[in-house]
Amino acid sequence: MSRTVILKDIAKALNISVSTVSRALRNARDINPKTRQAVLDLAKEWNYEPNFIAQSLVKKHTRIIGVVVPTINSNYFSEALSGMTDCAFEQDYHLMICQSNETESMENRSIRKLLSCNIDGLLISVSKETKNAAVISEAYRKNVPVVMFDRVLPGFECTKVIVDEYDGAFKAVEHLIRKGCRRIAHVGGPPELSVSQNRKQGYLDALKKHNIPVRPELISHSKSFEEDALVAIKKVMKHSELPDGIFFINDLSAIAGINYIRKKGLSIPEDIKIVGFNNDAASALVDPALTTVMQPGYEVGKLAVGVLIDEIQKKTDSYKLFELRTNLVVRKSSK
Amino acid sequence: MSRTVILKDIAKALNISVSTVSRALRNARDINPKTRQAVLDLAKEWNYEPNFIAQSLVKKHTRIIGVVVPTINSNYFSEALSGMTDCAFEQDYHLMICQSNETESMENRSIRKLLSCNIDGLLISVSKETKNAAVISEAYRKNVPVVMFDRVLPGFECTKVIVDEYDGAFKAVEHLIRKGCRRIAHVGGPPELSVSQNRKQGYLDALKKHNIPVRPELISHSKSFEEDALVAIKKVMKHSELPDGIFFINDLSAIAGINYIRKKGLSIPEDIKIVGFNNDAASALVDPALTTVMQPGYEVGKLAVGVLIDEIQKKTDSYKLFELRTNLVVRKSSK
DNA sequence: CTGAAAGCGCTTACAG
DNA sequence: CTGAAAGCGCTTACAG
Repeated sequence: MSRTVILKDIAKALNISVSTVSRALRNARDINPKTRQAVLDLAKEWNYEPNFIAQSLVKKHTRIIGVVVPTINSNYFSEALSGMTDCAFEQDYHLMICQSNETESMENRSIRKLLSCNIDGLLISVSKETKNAAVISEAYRKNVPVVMFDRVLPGFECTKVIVDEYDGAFKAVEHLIRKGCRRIAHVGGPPELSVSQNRKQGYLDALKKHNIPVRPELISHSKSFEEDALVAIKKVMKHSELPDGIFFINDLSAIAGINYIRKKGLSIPEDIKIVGFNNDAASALVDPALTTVMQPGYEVGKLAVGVLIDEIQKKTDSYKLFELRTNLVVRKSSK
Repeated sequence: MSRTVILKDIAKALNISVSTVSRALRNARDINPKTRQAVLDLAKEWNYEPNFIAQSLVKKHTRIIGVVVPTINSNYFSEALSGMTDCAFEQDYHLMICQSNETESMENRSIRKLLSCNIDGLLISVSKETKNAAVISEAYRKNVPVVMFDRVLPGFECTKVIVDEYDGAFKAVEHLIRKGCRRIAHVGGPPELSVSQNRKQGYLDALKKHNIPVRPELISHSKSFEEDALVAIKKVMKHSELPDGIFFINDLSAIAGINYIRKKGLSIPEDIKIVGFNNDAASALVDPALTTVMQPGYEVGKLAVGVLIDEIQKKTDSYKLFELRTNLVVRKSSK
């Protein structure tokens, strides 16, 4: 067979009806075992694959999950996407991925386009701009379940999958305290992002728990992560009494920090201990290797797809909040 | 109308036939302007959206492009995917993305699954294991155009979009030569990959052009990139006469190399100059900042989708080879 | 300019 | 256990 094999081809070859072939392919009972075997054999030999479009039309679902992320090309999101892809594949679902490039208008256009493709469910991590869920609710009106992950909208009622970054930051700072640090600085991210807020709060609460006073001069924020990380680093390093530990918003900033600190003639971890966040590939390779908080991006993606599929298949009806734990990866920079 | 509106609803309401409604919605001529207007008005009022699945079944195309990459979660591929997504979105196509996780069997399963979704075209970057294109050819047999990008199969005839890595490597090594290096080592990747071969050839030819003898003891290959990069690095560093420059297969290996070299008490770039490949985010942040070859991943993705769509729409019939240029980013590690 | 009919490839009651 | 028939929502020759 050079042309795509269809049910009719198998039926004709075996001299039976299309309905019987269809049943043989998926229905164990109500079919003569011999007929069934013959169909299965030929289907295999001819590499038969059911036409998914035709099936979708009849069954009124597509097994397609729409995904909207702020950006594909980031360590975290590409990891989450990777988990989603693997999980969807296993369960015979397909992903249609769009990126909002951090704008609300692209996000909305993406959702609408996905909806017109008859997706069975929507997975979304909102853009920096997104304040309300007007367009997202269109999904609900069409009976398409929605699951939010990572960047969620507090006001919107749906199942959410997030990482407990607060706890990750808390553990990171507590680790520095256990290592003897008492003047711990924090180089944060853009203050308006919930990511930055959560991690900073973890930092603050860890200090509090151990009765270490918060020193505002040891806290600084970068305006857009890496790009101006160095400015933020210098700010916490300019005081006569230097910090003995620094908790960074992410690994890339921490790596920039390591270099700056060494250039000043200080050594890590002896003079200053460092912890980052993300567990980027580079963190294990820099010198000294960077202690960091590992976010389970892959698991977030996997779980998000999993719970979405449950909702699609109506295995669950109430909205839930899933909060995944981070893992502290201790390396030389804090030993 | 609370239920999804279909053609029949509009036809019934207007007391005309479904065929007429269908024509009115998309065919300007061959239809009474008044009828047309009435249909358009009601369609708008009722928020009619054509059922994409039904359309696909009839028209025998889906506007879906299948993509198979070795892995989503890599700097290069996620960048390419990002370019693909943006380009597809603009042209009203959708992407279905699968990852082979570097195994041929997953790659094949992915292709088959994608094919059974009636994709209009296939975009693929093959896994490390893939030696022949048996399953990929199934796409051709189903009249689904195939475009390969980045990791291509030399024997398979189709349009290919690649980065001129040979040239990138050549420029990188020539840069080292211009900086005065004469004993230039190469730490390569898995030797069976075309990526590794191309970059190595660029290295060899640059030496040749400048009449520098090739020293086999200065060339080593890692079996799987980062994981055993250190082994490969040690191999070229174990000779009494050390190299004065090293060209690495990628940035992560180069960063590992930098650390190893410094630990041995040598300084970069004074004793040994280093060049990597990829322009990963970390390359600008390590110390010394890493000279590296920037690959236009985003452009590769964009172009690949663009030429695939051209083939789908039969705007082109012959197979072409697109080769994008790299850019050498000179930083401190080679100054 | 319009409608009846056939068909895209599949599934699923319904008879037999 | 099997087949004929209807139908999913749409498009497109074909008549008229």
